[in-house]
Amino acid sequence: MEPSIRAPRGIKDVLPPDASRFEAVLKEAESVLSLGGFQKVLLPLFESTALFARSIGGATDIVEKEMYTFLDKGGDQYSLRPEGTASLLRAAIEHRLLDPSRIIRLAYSGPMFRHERPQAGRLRQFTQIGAEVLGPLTPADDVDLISLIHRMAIDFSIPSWTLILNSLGCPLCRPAYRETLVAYLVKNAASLCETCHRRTAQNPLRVLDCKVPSCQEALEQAPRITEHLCTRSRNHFEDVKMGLDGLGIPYVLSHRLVRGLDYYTETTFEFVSDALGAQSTWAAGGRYDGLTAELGGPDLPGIGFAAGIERLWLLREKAGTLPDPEKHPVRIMVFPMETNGRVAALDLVRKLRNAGVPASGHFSGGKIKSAFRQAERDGALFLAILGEDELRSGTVQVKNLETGEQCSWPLNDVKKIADMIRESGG
RNA sequence: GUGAGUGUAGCUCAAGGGCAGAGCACUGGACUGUGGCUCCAGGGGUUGGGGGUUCGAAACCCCUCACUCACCCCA
Repeated sequence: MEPSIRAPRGIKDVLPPDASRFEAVLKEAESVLSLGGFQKVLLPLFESTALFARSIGGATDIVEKEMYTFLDKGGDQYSLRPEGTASLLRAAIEHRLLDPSRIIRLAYSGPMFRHERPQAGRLRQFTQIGAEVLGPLTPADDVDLISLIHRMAIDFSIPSWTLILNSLGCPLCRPAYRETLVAYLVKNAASLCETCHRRTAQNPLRVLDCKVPSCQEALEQAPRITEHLCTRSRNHFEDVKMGLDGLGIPYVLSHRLVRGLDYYTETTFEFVSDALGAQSTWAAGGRYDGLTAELGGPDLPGIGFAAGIERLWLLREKAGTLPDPEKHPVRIMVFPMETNGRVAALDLVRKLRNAGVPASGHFSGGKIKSAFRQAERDGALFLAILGEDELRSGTVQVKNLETGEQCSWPLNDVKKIADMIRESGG
């Protein structure tokens, strides 16, 4: 009864009719990016482990414990991609797409892999769509990217969403803030949890993200980064906020939004929804000035985001805005009543397909009744019957299963049947 | 990695120590070549797996596995 081999934990099969609906959800999200002038890049599913360690950050959870890492036969170490930005930047640098004199907009989509305990909205293989803007950026480019995600929220009727906004400063002002913060954390170490102690040394900004109540309390008085930004970063942040205000895009500020990837600078943002369970983020991203240089390319500003397609699915499901399942995946099923009609049935199926009509055959014989039931269950709109009489007269009975209408057609003019089927809607 | 909850037919779920059941689905018949409705019949299960307690375990105890949710983390 139980199959001996099951799908790995956290890996989901998507079956009909949901599979084509899932692809539609992905496609609709991608088309928003097309509207934004983004061009798609196809990227590999695995990369050198070092790429992720260097871009995402060695002290992050993703790199420390969530990557699927393996050695290939040549002894090189690779990892299944846990996110897309690193790959896309690697490709842009490798193929010399980056140009200090112009902005490029690139998009990607596909499966990502992280070894985490699965729960609602969290899988080990999940699908992301992402976009990156690279070049001589202004704060307006930050706003423009955010407004594209805002469009998704509107277009897909995402229920009760919130845009959370913060600034992480730049390589000039962040180190100074970091020191101030560490000083505060060390002074208040007694009231912080163990993880926070570790992070104080390794990744102090992440301490701000701690959800332990006693830590939150201790962090009330902690220095806030937005009050320690340099003039340039402060102006940048003000410009972004003004832009969002100007477009009427609502947001809330959170000095605790630090993100789990090291490469973010300046603007960071998260689109969340409380309709999603504990995993509330459905799209997130930020500015990452300096990452292209870190990866060996020209030192250019960049900003990007990623959205989780499975989470978009859950939200659209709740909102009732999922694409409808395909009503008639097969338009017509051909049923030979006797064994000696099988070849004629095969030939009819083939000719219908040649004429562009999705067709299948029910060749196993049996009662005509079961053929009707089978056709209905497979989602066919028509059933074609080839019995003794039809074979003798070179015709076929074609019945519309929704209207009950039935006609006899000559077998040597399949094109007419195909036209009729195409015109019959459904 | 940690914690809690749940595992009974293909699906949704009953039976809380005493014959493993219902609805839906499936197959066949009533209806010789015309489906959906109705009625009748049938096939389906080592009750996730292993051990223990008991005259007797789906049920109680222990272990284990899986799933779900949450912590954590993030899309």
